[in-house]
Amino acid sequence: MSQTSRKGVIGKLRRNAPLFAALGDETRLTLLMKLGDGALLSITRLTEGSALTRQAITKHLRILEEAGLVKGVRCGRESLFQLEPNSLKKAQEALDGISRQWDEALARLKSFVEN
Amino acid sequence: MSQTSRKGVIGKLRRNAPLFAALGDETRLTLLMKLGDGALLSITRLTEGSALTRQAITKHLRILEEAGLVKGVRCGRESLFQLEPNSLKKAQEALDGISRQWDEALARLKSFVEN
DNA sequence: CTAATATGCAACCATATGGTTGCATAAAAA
DNA sequence: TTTTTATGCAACCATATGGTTGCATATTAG
Repeated sequence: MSQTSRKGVIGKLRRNAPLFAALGDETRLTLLMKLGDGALLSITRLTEGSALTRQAITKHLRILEEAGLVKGVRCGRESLFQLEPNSLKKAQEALDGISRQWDEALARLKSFVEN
Repeated sequence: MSQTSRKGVIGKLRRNAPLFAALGDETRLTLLMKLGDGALLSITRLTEGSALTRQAITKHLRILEEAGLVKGVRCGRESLFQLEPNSLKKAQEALDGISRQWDEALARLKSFVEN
């Protein structure tokens, strides 16, 4: 077995499917962009400039929240959203895992050809 | 402006939406798993062990191919698929970009609070 | 108190997505 | 040359997804 335990790595990747799914939409990536500088923004603020309805944006925010990418807190009459700093790291680690496994496989293949 | 150019980073992230979408499905992640050791596998081989139909698997393979995660070549009567090594790196870079931007923002916020 | 603002909730709609079955065809095996 | 085997293609189906509108409700502002 390679350095990086295969089943562990892949299991991790599999469990992150919903997270990747949440990232797989331009509107949601745009929302992450708006929150990217650490801002704490209300739904109406996040809707501004978008061609979509407030409710559409709200739905996307819920999805991002489910995926753990964002956190919303009710504050008076408005609910404010901000980035959840550790969520992306998880996705990164998952990708990093399979990427490394991949590289190892290619390295083994190369050394096999050379010998 | 921070070290990492914001618009560049985010634009990059946005353009990778289809890639993330392709990763956002357990079946497809399982296929990547099966190909993870660098193997070159036919559609029927990739279908083995799955509860799904060959055609369903084929569709997923097309999606992975569209996203650039996998490459298929026709070989005789069978078409063989293998991982496309550089595609994941792109996704990683995109995630890495926004993650860094994020960390920088938090760092600025922290230093602002401390002063 | 009354008006304006910011949301939440629910119904509804069109299209995308994930999956199936059936049939046609190309290549390898007998 | 028959017969498998491995695919491709197309139609079809159910459900998920992304989006809308309308209305109710809770806060904040005048």
